[in-house]
Amino acid sequence: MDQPTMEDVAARAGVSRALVSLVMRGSPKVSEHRRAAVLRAADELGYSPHAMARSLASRTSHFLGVMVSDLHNAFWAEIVDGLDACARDQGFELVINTGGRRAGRERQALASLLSFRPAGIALLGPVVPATAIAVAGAQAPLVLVSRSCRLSTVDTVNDDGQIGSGLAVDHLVSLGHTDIVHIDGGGGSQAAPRRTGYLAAMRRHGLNPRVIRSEYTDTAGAKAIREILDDHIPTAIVAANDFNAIGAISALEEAGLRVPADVSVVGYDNTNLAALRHVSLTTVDQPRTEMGRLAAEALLQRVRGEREHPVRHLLRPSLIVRSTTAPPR
Amino acid sequence: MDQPTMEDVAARAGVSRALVSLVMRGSPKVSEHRRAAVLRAADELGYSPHAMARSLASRTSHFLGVMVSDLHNAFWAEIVDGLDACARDQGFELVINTGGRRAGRERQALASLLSFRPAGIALLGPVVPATAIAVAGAQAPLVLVSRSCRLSTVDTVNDDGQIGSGLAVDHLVSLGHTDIVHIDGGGGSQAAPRRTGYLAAMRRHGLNPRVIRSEYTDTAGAKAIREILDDHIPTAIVAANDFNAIGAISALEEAGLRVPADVSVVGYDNTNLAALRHVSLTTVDQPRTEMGRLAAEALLQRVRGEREHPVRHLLRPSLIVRSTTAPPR
DNA sequence: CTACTTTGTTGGAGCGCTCCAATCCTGATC
DNA sequence: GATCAGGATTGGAGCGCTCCAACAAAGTAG
Repeated sequence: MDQPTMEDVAARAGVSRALVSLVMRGSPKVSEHRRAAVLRAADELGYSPHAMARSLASRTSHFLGVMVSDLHNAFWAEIVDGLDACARDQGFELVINTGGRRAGRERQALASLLSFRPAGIALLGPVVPATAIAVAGAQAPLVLVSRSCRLSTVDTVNDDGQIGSGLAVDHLVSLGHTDIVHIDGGGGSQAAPRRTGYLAAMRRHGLNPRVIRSEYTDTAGAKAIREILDDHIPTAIVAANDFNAIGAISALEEAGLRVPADVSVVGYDNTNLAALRHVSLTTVDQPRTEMGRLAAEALLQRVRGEREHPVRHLLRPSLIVRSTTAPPR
Repeated sequence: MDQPTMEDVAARAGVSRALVSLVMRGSPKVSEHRRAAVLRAADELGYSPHAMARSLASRTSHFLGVMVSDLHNAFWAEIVDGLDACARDQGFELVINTGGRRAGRERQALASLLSFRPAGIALLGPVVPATAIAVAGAQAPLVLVSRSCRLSTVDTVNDDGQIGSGLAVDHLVSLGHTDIVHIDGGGGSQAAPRRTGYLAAMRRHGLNPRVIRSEYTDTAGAKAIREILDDHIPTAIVAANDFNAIGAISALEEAGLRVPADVSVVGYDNTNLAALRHVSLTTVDQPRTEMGRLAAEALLQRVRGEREHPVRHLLRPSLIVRSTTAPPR
């Protein structure tokens, strides 16, 4: 299992170790003749460069650390796609980690990521306290996705949840709805702006808002519906996210109500779930790939020393109309 | 951004660099007095050990490389959970990577993982050719999850797809079904054993098998149903996986058929999708966490040099009965 | 023919750590 | 008071690489 080193390649190619290093880094100042010899020797030996030794010696690394709060939620996968595309374009790799949405574990994951001395770090929807973020931000360029933060060393990328909820309400109003309830995400990340966006839009339209406290899960969505069922049934619902919306839909159907004939439902996030034909949920889409790309770009700008001041991206979400919304009866 | 090193900690604590190293590695032969001094100094400086330098010097690493074929599929998340739990128990971290289900990218991802010289490598549902696996397997202990391979240097962890499909058929037969069709996963990984399992079970029950060629997506599932719709409608369907099953269900409903009243449907994989109350799909569950755990264990056994011969885990899946199966009319 | 570039190549120092052999204590024993 | 054992501590070498100053070789110009 012992891998060949540069020394081995150099010996085989009959050159110095330094020359092999130049070839491996694609330096232009190596004669074609030698380059070919080195490459051949490397190939014959099955040599692959030792990333650790390289970054130790160069005191730089060519990878970005990414902590994904929850691997179970495919929402992050597209953010990672964007990060990956942008990083790859600029010669960087991604090293991923997960914290399982628990502060303690996230702390460890973050420390572990830092111990590799990545060029930069992206935290996707972290739940660790701000102090931990500040500490990490002092060690490497750091970008936060789906979480805000006012530290001057930290960049952020978020969608504008206020606008998103506003789009949902506007859509429902334009269909003729006036009795629109919001099932919210409680203390979940980004739940607050989505709630304020709903409230603002309702006010703007001169309508009476009503918020049901809930969570980002399908069971919570179902529970919220069951709570209001024997009270008063609205004609439309703006859910906290897609999971919540699906839970709400099934509770409505169990109560004998049809979606969208009796009640319209709008989700949030446009997860792959929402796109399933069986679900076909009208929902608010965040430009996730773009968000990932911007996050990587922010990191790399700092890595290159091009920017000192923090950047705060607030992206405009869009509404994806599918089959769970219709005019009220 | 320049991090303090062991030298800095040593200077501050008034000891040698070697002693700091001992403390950091938790050596028992350090006096309590010095240990406390070192720890305090490290804390005051915000010192965190440099994983790269450590593994370069020790010629060992304390992390496992994991390549996830597809981050969009939450199926892998639970495998990662199992890997993580087992690795963590034994003092190892996980470093994750993704290949986006494309052979070329997976190759790069694999090379990148190897360049970090992890203690071992786990490939989750890889699509790279066997030769690439063989090459990687020569460089580090390697385990394959959801993919078989007969290389003697490589361990594998799979669920027994034959048994899984058998469970699905048995369940349907016990409900009274005799007209059971299999929509298969085409060339997808593990599609073959699921198909043979279906065929064997049908034969065992003296029933006429019928297989519709399809894929692991919901659109493919819907398409498969539309193909057989104007021909002959079975009373039950064993789908290739959950996505396929959901596509099938929506196509059936669009055609005015009710699930499970008119047609029963069984999925495969028990993804979080299947558990959604709105879907509530009867499906075959793979013990994913356990699979991840076994994969990590296999790797660590090789790391510790406890085993030379390959191990082939074939786990027994189980049936999760939900609301998409019922007796035929 | 010498001086000066330019291009290609090399040895050596050093990145932050581990590991080993050597050294230094301290206290117990004779 | 000298000897010794044992644990605690240390300097140095070295992991595989990069980077730099130095150098050799081959032009180019004066």
